[in-house]
Amino acid sequence: MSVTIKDVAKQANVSVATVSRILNNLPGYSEETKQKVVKVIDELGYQPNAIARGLISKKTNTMGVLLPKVSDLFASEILAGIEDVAHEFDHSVIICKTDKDGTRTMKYLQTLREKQVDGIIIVSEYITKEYYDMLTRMNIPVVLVATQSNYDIPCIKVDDFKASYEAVTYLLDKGHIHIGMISGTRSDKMTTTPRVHGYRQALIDSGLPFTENAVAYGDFGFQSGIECMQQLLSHQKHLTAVFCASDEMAIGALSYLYKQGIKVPEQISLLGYDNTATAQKAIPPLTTIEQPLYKMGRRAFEVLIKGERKVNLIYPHRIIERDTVTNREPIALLNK
Amino acid sequence: MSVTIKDVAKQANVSVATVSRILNNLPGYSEETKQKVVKVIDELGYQPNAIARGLISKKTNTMGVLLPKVSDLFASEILAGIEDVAHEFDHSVIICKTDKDGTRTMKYLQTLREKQVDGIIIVSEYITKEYYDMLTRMNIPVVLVATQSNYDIPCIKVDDFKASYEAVTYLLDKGHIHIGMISGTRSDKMTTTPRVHGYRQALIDSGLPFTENAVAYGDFGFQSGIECMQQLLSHQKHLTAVFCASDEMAIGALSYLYKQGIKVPEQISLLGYDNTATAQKAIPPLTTIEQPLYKMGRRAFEVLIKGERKVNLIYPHRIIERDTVTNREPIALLNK
DNA sequence: GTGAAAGCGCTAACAT
DNA sequence: ATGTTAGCGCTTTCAC
Repeated sequence: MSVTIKDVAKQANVSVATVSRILNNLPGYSEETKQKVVKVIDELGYQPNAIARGLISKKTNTMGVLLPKVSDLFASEILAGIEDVAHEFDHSVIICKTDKDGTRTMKYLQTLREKQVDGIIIVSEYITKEYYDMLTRMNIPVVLVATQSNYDIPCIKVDDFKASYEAVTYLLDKGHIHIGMISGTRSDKMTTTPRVHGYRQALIDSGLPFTENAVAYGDFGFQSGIECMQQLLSHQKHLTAVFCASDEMAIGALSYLYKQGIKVPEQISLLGYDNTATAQKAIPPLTTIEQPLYKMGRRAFEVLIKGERKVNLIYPHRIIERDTVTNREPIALLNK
Repeated sequence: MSVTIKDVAKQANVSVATVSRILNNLPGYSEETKQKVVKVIDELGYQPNAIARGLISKKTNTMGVLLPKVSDLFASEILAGIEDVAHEFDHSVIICKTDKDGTRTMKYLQTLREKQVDGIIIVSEYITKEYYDMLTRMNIPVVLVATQSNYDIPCIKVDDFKASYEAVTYLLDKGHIHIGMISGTRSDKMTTTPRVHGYRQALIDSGLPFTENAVAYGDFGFQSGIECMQQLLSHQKHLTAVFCASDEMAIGALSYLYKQGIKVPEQISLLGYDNTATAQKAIPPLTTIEQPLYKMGRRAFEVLIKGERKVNLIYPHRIIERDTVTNREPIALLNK
């Protein structure tokens, strides 16, 4: 049997109320009794039971985090941010890996509710009506990171349209005119759509045509990067640059190109998205659009703990220039 | 105010005991009342309070996981395994990122105790006397993954000495005789020492000399891989192969070599350790020693939930052949 | 300055 | 088959 507040009280010859006061730094005891009690606590190795506390206070000091994968630099970078602030605020974080499985998500939401978490952070996941209904019924603060929703839920993200527009413009400025795109999941209206639109708009604003065939739809993962690159190459012979909607896909594309003996960036320039740790470790190091993932994770936790209910935070992206994008010589234009 | 078991009882005209029985699938009620109660539960959207339950049952259905980093393929692969079984067993997992900060670790242990977790999994962390004392005082089941301890704590790992011995033997079999090693943290007796010993023994058993200068000590990370490779090259001009104690360091070495214009594997063969996701994505794909990280994570959780207190599980490693190791032509031997 | 006692939401005897 | 009641370990009035 574990030692409880009662044991401490008995041993110190005071009431549990007094011990509780001392534990919580409330007024109402002499310095003398405090010394006595603290001594007993130490001797007995007493530690308060957070469960009992939580039952009364209706606060558990724990937040739940829903994410698609944990073994993925994208989500885990956000998670790192969340965890750090949580620690600063003396909170714990429960992780729920949804594996893009809707059933699992609902189950997790329920568990989180039962465990009375103080808030929920949802990372890069689409909010269905089912989720939203559940969320409102639960009446627990929620915040979205790296995604957003048509429903009224606070979110923290980058301006995908703008980032994508600038990414393509960057390629355009380098002289590229045949630019392909490896995009995310086709059905993902929250993330994929704005990025494809940004790509298209940048092309159009430069007087260049938008071709359906120049965009391949993957799933943000490495393998799909390989497949999309292959697909793109089979349709689009003139491609000199490809904008990828995730670093993982860019790395996949890089691998495919390497295997085909196509030089990056000499023959094809590659531009990633996210700036996860993998980007700088690639060979050659990947030029990419940075999303401040760690900071976004931190901020998400803060939204929850500060009780902000109506925020829609746009975080700044920026281009990290490394070695996978090069100038397209003017000569190429003429050759065409 | 949230709806409680009392509300359900009142609404359904039964006692809380009956509701509780139905909730927990205990015998003692008619099918009729069950229907009635279930209906009310549904109408009211009632969900049991796990905190209250935990207070009585002394079980929280949550496990704590201590790991050095979350944004690291090594730990997160183990975490993925843990999380999956946890979900299967209807448990939650609280993550505690220690950041190689001893203070933080002690704090986390305390929090986990207060939150009454049912068990603790410690991933690749050295157990100090301070931790061990805390752990015994807490009286919570613990299991170690990818590390071990002189203290009596269950653990799950690979045989580092043997894996390392075989890794080097593999290189030897390929004809290499000047083999360097990029090792982990020098002070890490649990992981680094056996690997270095395995390396040395393999050399000695082949009648080759062991040179202190042929092993560089990093910290398992990418950057240290770069530095160690550079260091090795400055001392050891004849090196034709390097065994790295982690994939991350191998990737770092690969990057450095690439930047120096040294071809892998034509000029230098590289062998990694872990087989994290990064290995197959490298250019060229990295040959490495696999540790079944995901499975080890799964098993760790099972040890806890099955209450196994005295296990010392050695998981099988194996060589994953990819493209960074090549034969050293016999001619090289002659040249020497 | 300190203690007694009522509950937080639930489970588990013990009654009936 | 169902209800009553005593806690689980703690916080928090309300007395004194």
